[in-house]
Amino acid sequence: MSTTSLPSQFVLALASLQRVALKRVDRHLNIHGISFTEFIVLRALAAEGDHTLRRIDLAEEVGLSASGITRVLAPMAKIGLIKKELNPRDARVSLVKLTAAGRSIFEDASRTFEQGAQALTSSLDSRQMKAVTEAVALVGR
Amino acid sequence: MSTTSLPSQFVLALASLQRVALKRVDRHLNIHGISFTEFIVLRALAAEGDHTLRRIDLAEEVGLSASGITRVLAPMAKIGLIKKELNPRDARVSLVKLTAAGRSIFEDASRTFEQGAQALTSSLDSRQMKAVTEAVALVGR
DNA sequence: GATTAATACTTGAGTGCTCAACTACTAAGC
DNA sequence: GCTTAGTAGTTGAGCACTCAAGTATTAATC
Repeated sequence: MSTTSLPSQFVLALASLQRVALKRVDRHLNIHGISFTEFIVLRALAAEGDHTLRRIDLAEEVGLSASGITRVLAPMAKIGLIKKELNPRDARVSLVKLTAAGRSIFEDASRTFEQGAQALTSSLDSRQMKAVTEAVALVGR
Repeated sequence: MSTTSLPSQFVLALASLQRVALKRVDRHLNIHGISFTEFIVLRALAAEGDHTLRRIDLAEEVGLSASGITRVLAPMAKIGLIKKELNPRDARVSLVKLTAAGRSIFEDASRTFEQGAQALTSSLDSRQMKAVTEAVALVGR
């Protein structure tokens, strides 16, 4: 009834999307044994030239807290998707490196993700997708 | 490095936005003692003519599971934002009704939400906001 | 009107995060 | 070179959900 403002509609729309659409993508990735968060972690590592990142930079990149990244990484290390490396210059930091196995899983998952994304956006044209992608870049400060 | 497709970029952008932006809105609402989810619940109830919904319809509306709505509603009932009512025609269903107190805090929270949404979208023009809102509506099936 | 199926919840166990408080280390000021 | 302050990471407690399995109740079939 109240004429909801454009910014409010914008935020509300985003929230509903999270609650409905992203769950579908997550479920698709599950067939590779990884969650959406884990996929994004693998993706961030794969994007680095040496497949390596400091834990805290990785956390920042994927939008998790320091403790969140610790908990996500633990099982991933256990099944060998990533491994921990030490920084000889600074004993505080530990580096996370994508393993060959991790890279391989990431590539398989990427194909699945691509299909999921395509299915999800099948009713959109490229103009709309571009507009959204650009808008999001502006909002993310 | 790989030329990520538009649909993939779209989904990734949305996901990162969710992880970063919605947390800010949530924190703003916390000053009223409610979470973003609770705000959406109040909003769904306020939008009904009689301020009443079946629990399962409410769940559907806000994108939660049946059990999720049970757990969200319990503390809200305890502090008197909503109350449980029985349906005399069907003893399986229980209705959720917004109380006067709930409505009042919803109205306060709405103003805060509006400000938060405005701050979040300050770097966007209305064309961009519309594009996102429309795109999301299409994606949400 | 008894049996089966479907609907509306609730509950236990588990997942995926958060924050606050900790440990361990490094840098800066003196 | 000590002290103080900052940074990197882990851990315990807790929150917000999920799914699977339960309980009630109603509807549908015969």
